[in-house]
Amino acid sequence: MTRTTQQREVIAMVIDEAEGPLTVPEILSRAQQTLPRLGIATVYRTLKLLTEQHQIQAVAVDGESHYERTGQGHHHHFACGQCGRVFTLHICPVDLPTGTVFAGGFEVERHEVTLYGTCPDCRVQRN
Amino acid sequence: MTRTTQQREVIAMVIDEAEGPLTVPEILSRAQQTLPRLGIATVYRTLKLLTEQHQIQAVAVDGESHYERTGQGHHHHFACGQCGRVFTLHICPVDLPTGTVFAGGFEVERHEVTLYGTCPDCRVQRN
DNA sequence: TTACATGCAAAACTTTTGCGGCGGC
DNA sequence: GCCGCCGCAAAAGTTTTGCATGTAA
Repeated sequence: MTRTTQQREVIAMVIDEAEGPLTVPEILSRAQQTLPRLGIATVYRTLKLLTEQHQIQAVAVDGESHYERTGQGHHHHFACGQCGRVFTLHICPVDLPTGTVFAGGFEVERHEVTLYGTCPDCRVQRN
Repeated sequence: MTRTTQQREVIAMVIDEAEGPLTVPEILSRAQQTLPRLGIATVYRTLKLLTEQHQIQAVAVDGESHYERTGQGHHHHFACGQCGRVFTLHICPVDLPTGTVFAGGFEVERHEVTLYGTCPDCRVQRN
């Protein structure tokens, strides 16, 4: 059976408390602030486990996998070109119910929208 | 100066003739049907060159980089969950002009939409 | 106490770089 | 003929796996 360990609790907490989906290096360094000896292999193993349990899911932003917790409802992402951070946005600019069939016979199950631009923090600094 | 070589012509042609953006292994194997001794290092070097020249661009689908030619106008992508292929769709379900500012101060420069579902070929086979 | 999980290190895989030789111009 | 480009192989970077030890239950 799977056990509750400090490492798994800390990694899950880091993802839970993030402002958006995190990359593997981000998860590692944030978790190491609590558990300095945490190894990257444990991070990969835990991400795989949590993904299989549907506690988290991977999303691709700018070609890199980021991890976020599931059950946040329908949402999308905003990637800041200045600081590189990715934020979760609870808005949806698309109206595409599951089952929509496009011209040519493409049947849509789900959609992902990623917005690219400048985040509030970086906009302030620019002015 | 940069030269016109068989390798570069074949790689550019493969990307040009594709039904959608291709991964590195896809580009390599399609190009090798014309140039069997083509090496993967040449593919990476050519992709980098063509990207710098803005002849092609990278897009992330399902966490992997795919390459497509530029100048196709505003478009999005459809990834088939059955066969794994990615198609280019010349439709846009989003209305987000550059400069739109979202609640919280997120300033949008561009957006990417990826639809996931079943492509026409795979739908036919399912029935 | 007994497995499962961890940390470390090695392996597997992906992408980049160095180098001698080929080929576009 | 010159010099940029190629293929190959080695290096660098990323993700996975093996193994001895630690630790949750």
